[in-house]
Amino acid sequence: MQSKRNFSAKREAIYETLVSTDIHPSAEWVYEQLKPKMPGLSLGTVYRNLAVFKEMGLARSVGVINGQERFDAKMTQHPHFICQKCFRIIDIPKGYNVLDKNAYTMIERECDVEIELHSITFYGLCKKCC
Amino acid sequence: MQSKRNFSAKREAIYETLVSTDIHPSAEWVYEQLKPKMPGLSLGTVYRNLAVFKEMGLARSVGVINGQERFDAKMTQHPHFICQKCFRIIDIPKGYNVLDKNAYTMIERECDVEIELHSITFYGLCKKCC
DNA sequence: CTAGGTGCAAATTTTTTGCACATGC
DNA sequence: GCATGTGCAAAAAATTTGCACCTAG
Repeated sequence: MQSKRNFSAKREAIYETLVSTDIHPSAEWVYEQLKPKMPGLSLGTVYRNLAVFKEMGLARSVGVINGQERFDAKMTQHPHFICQKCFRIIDIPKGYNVLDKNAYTMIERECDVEIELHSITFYGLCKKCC
Repeated sequence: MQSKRNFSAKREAIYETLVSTDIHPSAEWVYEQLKPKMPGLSLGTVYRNLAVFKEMGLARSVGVINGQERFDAKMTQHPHFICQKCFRIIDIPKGYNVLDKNAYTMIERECDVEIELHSITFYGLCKKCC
């Protein structure tokens, strides 16, 4: 069976699960969400598809938290906030993803690199943990 | 035997190795550096001590690259640049670790969090990989 | 003697992979 | 039939841990 993106049913389900949550899940979380609805799903498939999404530019890694890689399929450049107590990852509006407008050029000159993008992460306590 | 910080000889050696490099090494790299000079050193000890340093605020994690956690003992807040090809991690002068001066307050209000610090990472190609 | 640090190897945890089979075209 | 996707389990890779010992004070 085919679905919207020419994805297999499982790939589509994995993508849908990923894109429609804001918790920045791990592979295992995605697997646990889908397993009940899709009993014939294996964790390996989730890992393989997450790798495919990264490759295709449909998802990116937000970092590794407690040893597990966490993913985000909201591809707008935006900062994240990570609670140092509960390790929740919260999206920060993309308007805050802003640096001094000359920063790229100056750093490129000073450090002899070519910058393509940057990411900003905030750390602290979320409202539940304050 | 005691050394400067009341560290054991091995802890001291691990710390010195970490603090005097700018490559943001993995546990294994530290181990490989020291093993020849200190044949009776085990990788577990390196891991344990890196955890101790983080706990003590003498080191922090710079992220996980290719599955390995990378450390930094230069505790000044500064951005990093990660080359997307060779995965080198380069320090960016701390002067660039700057956001709009109201950003913390505004985000705290808007997102209902309490921010303690932030980190900025740039991605692109280093001069060797351009 | 005690507390902390360590070697060693086993255990744990996360992620990747080989292979056979399935599915859509 | 072919290319791609998948289950399953084994493998790989990174990190942690239990336990016995050792060393400094």
